[in-house]
Formats: sequence, structure tokens, C-alpha cells
Amino acid sequence: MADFPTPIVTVDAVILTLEDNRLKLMLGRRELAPFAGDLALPGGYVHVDEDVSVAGAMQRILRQKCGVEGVYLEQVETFSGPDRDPRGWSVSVAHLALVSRDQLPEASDTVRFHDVEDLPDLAFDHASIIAAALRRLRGKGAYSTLPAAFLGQTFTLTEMQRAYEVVLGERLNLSAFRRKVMDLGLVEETGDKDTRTARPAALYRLAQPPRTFDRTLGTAS
Amino acid sequence: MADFPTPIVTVDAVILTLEDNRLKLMLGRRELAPFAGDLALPGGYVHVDEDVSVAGAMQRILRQKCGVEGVYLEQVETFSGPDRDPRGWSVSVAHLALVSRDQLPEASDTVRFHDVEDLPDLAFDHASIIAAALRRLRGKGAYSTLPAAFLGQTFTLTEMQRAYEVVLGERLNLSAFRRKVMDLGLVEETGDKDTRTARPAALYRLAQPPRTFDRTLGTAS
DNA sequence: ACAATAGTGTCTTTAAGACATTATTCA
DNA sequence: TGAATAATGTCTTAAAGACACTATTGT
Repeated sequence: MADFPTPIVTVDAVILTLEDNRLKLMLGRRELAPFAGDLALPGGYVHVDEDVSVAGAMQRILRQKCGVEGVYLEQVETFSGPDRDPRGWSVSVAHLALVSRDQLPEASDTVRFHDVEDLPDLAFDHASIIAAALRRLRGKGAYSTLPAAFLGQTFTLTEMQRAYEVVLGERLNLSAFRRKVMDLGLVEETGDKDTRTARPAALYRLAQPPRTFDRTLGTAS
Repeated sequence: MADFPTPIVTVDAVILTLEDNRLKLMLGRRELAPFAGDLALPGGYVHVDEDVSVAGAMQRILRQKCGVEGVYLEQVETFSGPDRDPRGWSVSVAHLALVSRDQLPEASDTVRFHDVEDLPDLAFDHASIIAAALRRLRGKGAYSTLPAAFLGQTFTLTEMQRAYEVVLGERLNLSAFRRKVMDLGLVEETGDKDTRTARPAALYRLAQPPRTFDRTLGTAS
């Protein structure tokens, strides 16, 4: 393409999920150099003969390497520099994926889940990438339906509130939360009930795909 | 670097300023193919032998091509695909620059300023890039000090409020605006006065570099 | 009946908006 | 003194938070 040296272009995914009311990050063990054997974010090269965009490359890699498909995916930030990858001057377009736990594989030799508050050492500048993705999630959490992307197709309002609380790192006021979720029309009733609790809870689904709005969803209890 | 074809990597800048209480965009006329003679965002290749990062490349290009230095610069989004640049599969890391009018050159044959509400046809996918940058600015405007980046080193609260009003596209409540700017400690008094108005106005400076916060800065009057 | 969790109602507190009033300068 | 704009004060309204209370199920 270009008649001068160009950067390597890669994509990396910060795949987050909710497990036991904690934010967990999916990590893989690298099989190839550089950093073979180390833990790293799932990622890979953009293939110009195959991918239609950086987002397309990311989706291909999520599918091929992680078995993850059809999830909430958002571009976060592009990291770059001569030293972040020993293979040379590189660009990595970092993405944030929010997935319900049951859409992800079980932990194995090659796939691990770590609490985001207690991460191991990671290859490349992946610690910085994760920090940026978490800033994005926490920053948008209060005025978007992003936290609901961790839930299944249907969920109770209590589950929804827990997801927000984990993302925001604080307890939310119960009645204010429900008031706003309803007033903003974020969810719609399915008519079904979740009967696993003492009193069955109404099940809802997101009325729109994940989006932002301007009112915040309440703070301390 | 890589032993397979890699994308072209470029940076582009959406340089915005405030003139006559309107948002203006800086555009350049392209001298070289592709799109020679067309209007486009200032941009260029990342030089792996010279730049330390994508942000560094952007700063170099702003300095060399636009004579712009030391301004507020934020990465917005990375655009990509096989067709957006006729030279081949390309990646452009789009940036948003907010600049006071007096830090920018005068309009000329090669440099023009357009009201963002009335843009001409542009080269590449630059219309989409501008739309993304404006979304970012307007989205962050209400809960950040970004609009103040359009002002000079010192400014009156009235000027600051006008900047917010232009960015947000709506009038703000005067006393609520001042209350919050003060309560949040966004500015500090310089002790000087702007004597160009009937009653001289106190001059302020930003207390911190542009940042976000959580309370909004008021809506309709 | 009571434990457990879902869901509602309402009072208090705080922030936002409206708007009148006062302040300071110049012509 | 009056026009012009800066700056403040205060009342009203709306949103957020606290928290008690009612509802519905299983055991």
C-alpha cells in the first residue's frame, strides 16, 4: 500500500462480565511470541484482505479466538507508539465488550477470568488499556443503559440495579432507581416472572439498545 | 515491520473555534491527490521514524500544517476501512482540537473556517468524522469544562456562559450557571477586570485543565 | 404465621430554574 | 441621570434520597 514503513495495526478487547456481583475480565494466555505464556487481552492483527473495518476485525477475533458473538461492543481508545509492541511501531484500537456471563466460555487453561480489582501482570500495555476501558464504563454507567448489557435478554429490576451498583461502585437508592428507569422508559415488561425469589419478580427487557441519556441514575442509598 | 500488508495509518483533526458566537471548523484545501483541490480536515500520515505516538503525529501535523500548538486535543474515534481512502485500506485516528480564535491563522486560499451548521462537501469520510467530533463535544459539554477551551487565558463568566450556550445549543440560566461554576470551583479570579463592557466584569481563569465532572451546568433559561 | 424479597407511597432534602433587584461603569 | 451590562438574592419547582409500609410468594 504505502511506499514507506507503516505501523502494525491491531485490535484488543476488554471483555467484561458480571459474576457474583463482581466485574470480571476475560484474559487469555498467549501461545506465541512476543510475551508467549503471559496473560493478555484477546486481540490480533487487522487483516486488510479480510476485514471491512477495525470493528469488523475485532468481531472476527472475538468470534474466532473467544467464541463470542453478537455482544455489546464499543471502541474505546487507540493506543500507539514505537515500544508498546516489541515487533515494532504499533497501533492498537482498544474495544470494550460487555457480555452476560452465560455468553462466555468456562475458564480453562487458556481462558481466565479475573476480578478487575485484582489483576495479574499483563503483556504489552494492556494494563493501561484496561484502565481506559474501565474509566469509560464507569463514566458512562450513570447515564446510560450500558450496565444492562451484562444481563441476559430478560432481567428483574433488582438484577438491573445490582449491575449498576457494581459498575458504579456504590449503592443506589431503590425507589429512585425504579422511578427513573420507568420514567425514562428504559425497560418494558415481558409479562413473565422470575420465580426463583421469595416473591416472584417481574421480568423486563431493554426497551432500546444500550444508549446514553442525561439524567443520572441516583447515588447513595 | 510486518511481513503482510498493513493498513495506512493517518490522523485527522477537527479543529473547532468560536467566532461571533458560532462554532467554526477549520478546513484546508488539499494540494495533493487524492481529492486534490477539495476541502478536507487537516491530517496526514503517522511517521514511524519520527512520531512517538498517534497523538505525537497529530501534534506535529497541527504544528507543521496549521501553525497550531499547545491547544486542547482529545482523541475521538478511529475510522477505518478499505474504501475510505483511495490509496488503500486505511485507519484514521480522529482528534478534536478546541482553540481560541486568536490562536488560529486568518482565513486564506488554503485555510478556511466554516460554520459547523453549514459545511461544504468534504474529501474522504470527513463529514462522518466531523459528526463524531461534534457529538463528543456536545455530549461532554454539559458536564465538563471543555467549552472553556475556546476562551483565552482569562475570560469573564458571561463569555464562559456564551461558550457553553453555543456548544450546548441552548440558553442557560444565568444564576444557576454562576452558582455551579463557583460551587464546583471550576474557575479562579485573576483580580483583573474586563473594562470593555458597561460595567467591568471580573476576569477568571480555569482552576484546572479541562476536565469532566458529574453535575450538569443547567438547561433552559 | 413468618421469613424473604418485590414493589409502592410519601416525606425531607437538595439542586435547578425563574426572575426581581442591586451594583458599577460610561456617556 | 439613564442606558447597559455585571452580579446577587430569593422564591418556586422539580428531582433525588430516605425510609416506612404494603404485597406476594414458599415453608
